[in-house]
Amino acid sequence: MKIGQLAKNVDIDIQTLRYYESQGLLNEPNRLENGYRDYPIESIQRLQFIKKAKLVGFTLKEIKELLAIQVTKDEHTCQEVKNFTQVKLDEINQKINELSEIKSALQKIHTSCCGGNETAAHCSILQALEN
Amino acid sequence: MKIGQLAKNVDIDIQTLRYYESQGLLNEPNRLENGYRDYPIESIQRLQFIKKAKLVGFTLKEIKELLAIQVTKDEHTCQEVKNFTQVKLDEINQKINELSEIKSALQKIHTSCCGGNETAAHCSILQALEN
DNA sequence: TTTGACTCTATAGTATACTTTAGGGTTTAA
DNA sequence: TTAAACCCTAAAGTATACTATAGAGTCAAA
Repeated sequence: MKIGQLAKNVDIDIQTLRYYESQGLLNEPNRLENGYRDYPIESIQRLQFIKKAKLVGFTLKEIKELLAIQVTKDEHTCQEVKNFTQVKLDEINQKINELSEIKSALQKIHTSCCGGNETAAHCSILQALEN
Repeated sequence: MKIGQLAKNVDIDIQTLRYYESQGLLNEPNRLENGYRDYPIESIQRLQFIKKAKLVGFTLKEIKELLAIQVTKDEHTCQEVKNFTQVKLDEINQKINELSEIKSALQKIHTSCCGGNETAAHCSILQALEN
């Protein structure tokens, strides 16, 4: 798959794909005879993961680490991987908790603060977070 | 409360606090006679919210919008607030879904891939996301 | 065969969110 | 009273993550 096709598939700019390659998030793909990049189909899944991880606040560096998780005899032991995934799981649980708090505050505003037609009550997210 | 004390309380750099003020995330506080900033206690809550929202991938601009939610006769109608909170709720639900996916992939790696002592199975996050 | 759409590299520019520096005044404890 | 610790503004610098530009080659259809 050429770069323009991949870009369309995952809705990411062509330059951004080349940038991700330069940053090591995307393996260097094979090249066609003319020098054009030729991506395997798996690139789509990889980029969709990158998009998801970015959305929830992971940096490219962190995403690179997540993508690098592997248990191989030579590179990473099970214990190393277990330690790393535990740290990341803790981070993710924290993120989910923060999101849940913000969510319930927004929900409170959405349902109760704007109950009537003419409610002029001040209703801020900080107030909604209280109690 | 002076800026240094506030900075310690919320574990945010002094310069960052002044930067947030310049960006409109923090109201300009009263000044002491000597010109020093004098923050009300509520600033702590506000900054803790900013930290949480940042952690889960909201930009400062978005956080500013969340903090600006208010139902007042003159500025925002209930309908406007309802529309805005709905959009943000959708975004947050999406973020929670993405996080849940990443979480279960990590959990799968954490529990099953590293089951034995000598498992040399390749176990990547992308593989864990499949099926 | 030429023109429009595609690709390439290399490099410069931009937006966001800080972070540091420069140069100064203020407070407080020894 | 002086030195460390604090505060001020203004402006420059940095890291991250793109985004655009320049200048070139490739390909497919009219």
